Amino acid sequence: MSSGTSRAAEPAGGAGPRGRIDKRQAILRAAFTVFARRGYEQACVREIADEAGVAKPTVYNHLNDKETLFRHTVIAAADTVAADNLAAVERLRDPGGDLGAVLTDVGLRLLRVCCGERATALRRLSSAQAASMPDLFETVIERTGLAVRDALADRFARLSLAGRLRECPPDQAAEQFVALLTGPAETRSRFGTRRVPVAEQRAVATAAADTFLRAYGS
Amino acid sequence: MSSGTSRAAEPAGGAGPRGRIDKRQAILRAAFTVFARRGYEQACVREIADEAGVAKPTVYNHLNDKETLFRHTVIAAADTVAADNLAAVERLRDPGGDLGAVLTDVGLRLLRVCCGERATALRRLSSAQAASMPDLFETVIERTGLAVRDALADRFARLSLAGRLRECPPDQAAEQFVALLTGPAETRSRFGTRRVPVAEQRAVATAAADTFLRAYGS
Amino acid sequence: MSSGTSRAAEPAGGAGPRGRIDKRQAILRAAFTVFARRGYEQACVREIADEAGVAKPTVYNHLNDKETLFRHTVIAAADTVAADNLAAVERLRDPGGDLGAVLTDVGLRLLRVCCGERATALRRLSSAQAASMPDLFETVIERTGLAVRDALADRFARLSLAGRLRECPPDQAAEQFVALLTGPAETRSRFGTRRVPVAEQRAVATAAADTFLRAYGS
Amino acid sequence: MSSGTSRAAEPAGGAGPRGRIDKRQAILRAAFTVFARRGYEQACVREIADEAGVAKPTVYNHLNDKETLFRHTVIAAADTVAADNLAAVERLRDPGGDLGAVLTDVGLRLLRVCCGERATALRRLSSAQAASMPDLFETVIERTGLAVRDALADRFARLSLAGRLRECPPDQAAEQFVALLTGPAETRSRFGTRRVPVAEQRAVATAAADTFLRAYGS
DNA sequence: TATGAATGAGCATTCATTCAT
DNA sequence: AATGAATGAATGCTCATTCAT
Repeated sequence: MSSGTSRAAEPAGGAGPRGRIDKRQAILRAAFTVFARRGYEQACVREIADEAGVAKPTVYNHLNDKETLFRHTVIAAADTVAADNLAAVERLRDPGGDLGAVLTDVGLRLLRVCCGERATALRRLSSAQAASMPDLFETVIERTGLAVRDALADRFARLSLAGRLRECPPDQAAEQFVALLTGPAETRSRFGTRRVPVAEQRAVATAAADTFLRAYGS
Repeated sequence: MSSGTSRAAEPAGGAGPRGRIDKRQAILRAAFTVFARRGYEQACVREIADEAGVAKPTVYNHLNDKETLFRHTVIAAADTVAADNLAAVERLRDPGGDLGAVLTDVGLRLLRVCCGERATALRRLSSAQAASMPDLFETVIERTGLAVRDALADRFARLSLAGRLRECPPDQAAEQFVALLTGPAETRSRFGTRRVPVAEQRAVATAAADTFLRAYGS
Repeated sequence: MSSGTSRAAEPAGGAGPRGRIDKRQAILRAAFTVFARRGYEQACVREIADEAGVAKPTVYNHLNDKETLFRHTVIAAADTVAADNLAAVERLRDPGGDLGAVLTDVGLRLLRVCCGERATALRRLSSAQAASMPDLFETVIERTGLAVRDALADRFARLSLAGRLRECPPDQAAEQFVALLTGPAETRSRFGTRRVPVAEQRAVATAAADTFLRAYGS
Repeated sequence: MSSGTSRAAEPAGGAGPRGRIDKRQAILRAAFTVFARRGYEQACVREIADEAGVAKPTVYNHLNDKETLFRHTVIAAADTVAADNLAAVERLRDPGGDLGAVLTDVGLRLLRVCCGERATALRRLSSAQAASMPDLFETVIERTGLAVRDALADRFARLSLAGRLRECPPDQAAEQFVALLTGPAETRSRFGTRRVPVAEQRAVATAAADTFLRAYGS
């Protein structure tokens, strides 16, 4: 990002392994950009190298294969998405008085993540390669989808115990809450093809929280 | 393969329009098989021609391009899926006494379609090419997802008027009913990667109908 | 060689599979030329295609691999060399009165073959790849070296029975006769690097026949 | 590997010229190993560096080029082989009573060298590059083949003078003696591909000496 | 001196597509 | 209408070699 200054400022000083790490990061960033733009098969290593500002063999020096490059890129994106999602769910740990408002808020945050470029590209890329790299796809689903669902289930179980939700199987409640958010969101974003206006995101989140509370409220 | 008469009448000479049509169908069937197996970019025309039992140029005679071939294949699959989905929704036109049972039944039928090979392959293929053929992707979504939602909304509007559902925006109700079905189904089927046992499909449909009725029942 | 005329003369007539066969032959001829010029690893398929006057993929259409191309080329050369060698040995079947003269003549013919471009290139190419394609190398040796030795042994056995040679193990005699020819020839031709003048070839053959008869004559 | 003292004296500090020489030797040894294993083109500098336990640029520091590296390696091997061969021939300087026995012994020693790993690898490597490095190939032949022949010729001339061999052109005698040894040996070792059992080596040497004495004995 | 990192050039191979039959 | 054969373009990957440290 600010490569010019920092590199010019320390041309020889500490830049030993730093240049290497910088380049690796640049490659991974560029790879995500290009993969998201073209898809796995259509993306060519040369375009990634160009985007990263390095020579093609440098890509191969850092990441042995096109496939390896893809896997690292996807896993990194999945971890970021997962962290964002879990952070959103955390807000349910201390819900305060207005449960509907908190659910709406959490839903909106989850939507922002799921409708974001990273998450949509991640979904498209990994599912497109589900046949050729099934383990990678599985990993992505686990670290993003299932992790959120489980975290939500934990919160819902506590809320159930606290009498804020009716007695219910928390896994199912979580699964359905997520579905009420992502289902409409995917439809409206055309699976990430269109940008969903914030107002619509809010409407989806509100409707999801409303329906959820009608069905699961105490 | 075809009605014996027509082929017996013209064994080799002009081959008639029937042989041509047969071949075209064979090519399209083979194309779907191969595309589903390998994905768009990775599928090669030669493999499709082999699967169809014809020579490569014959494919080009019938469908000008690899892209054209893909589009026809995808549209055909989308139409089939859409018809299946709409047939399922039709059962709501005359719901009878037990609304929950009918909703569960409809849900189960929709799930069967959405978890089927055709629909999952269709989703994966079209979304993977969303970047390069956005219009195709849009068409698929419209003819499958949106069409079902609209048909459902029609039914829900009538049920609302009939007092079987509470007053509600029918589009939202339909959107959420679909979401309660497909969301969990996608998670469990790993986006079409795993086969979902019938018992699980039934559980998802039951839970969806239950939650839906709790939220929208009159 | 005379491609222009022959092809121009029959542009569409019988040239059905003929064009294909012509092209395959052209490719194999070109391959031998280029492999002989550059060696296996250094020869690139594009150069071969250029030399053959076809496009690179055409080479791959006819011979799947660079390795396959090499194998076919080498085997073809080996068969030609073998045939030439055996034809030379045949002259010993009816030796006539002057055995020394016939032996010298046979030796000279064998030398001409072994010092020829084809045989030297064959030896260099196959032995250079002995590590990566041991079976090919073995085949070449069998079809060229061993076959000649065995054919010679047959002749020597008969000559022994006829009292023209002393009693001796014919395999050893044949092995040594060949050695007396090829050993000096290889040294003088610098293993095919230099052209050996005919006079020198004659000297080698004469000396070989002389020494052989001194040792094995009756 | 080296005289322990010098290394103990300068363990890591200045490394002295001795460490440098050691490294150069290690590189040359590794180069021969790898070249023998893979051939010139297929051997990559990185594999050589790994085998030598040094970094790639170190190889370039010591020997400028891949070609230079190859040349040094080959020349070194040629010198070793030549020395071994000449040592074998030396035994003819004072033949003693049984000339056949000495000739057999010398032949066996020569065979051991020629069938050894070093000599076979040397022949294969240098002849494979005869086209791209003709001078190197020439040098190898001179230092190995021709040198032996000349040394042998010297001995045979003396033996001729001493009446132990008939009057004869000593160059031709030497050439043929070598041929009677290496020709069969190359056939049986499949040009260095197979290991020739000692018994066979002995048989070849005996037969060579026998034939030679029949032809050239006084 | 020795090395981690980077690069320009090159190659085998595949594929969609088009001719000529 | 159907096909065997041919091709131009593109891609993943490797390697010898050079900087900068």
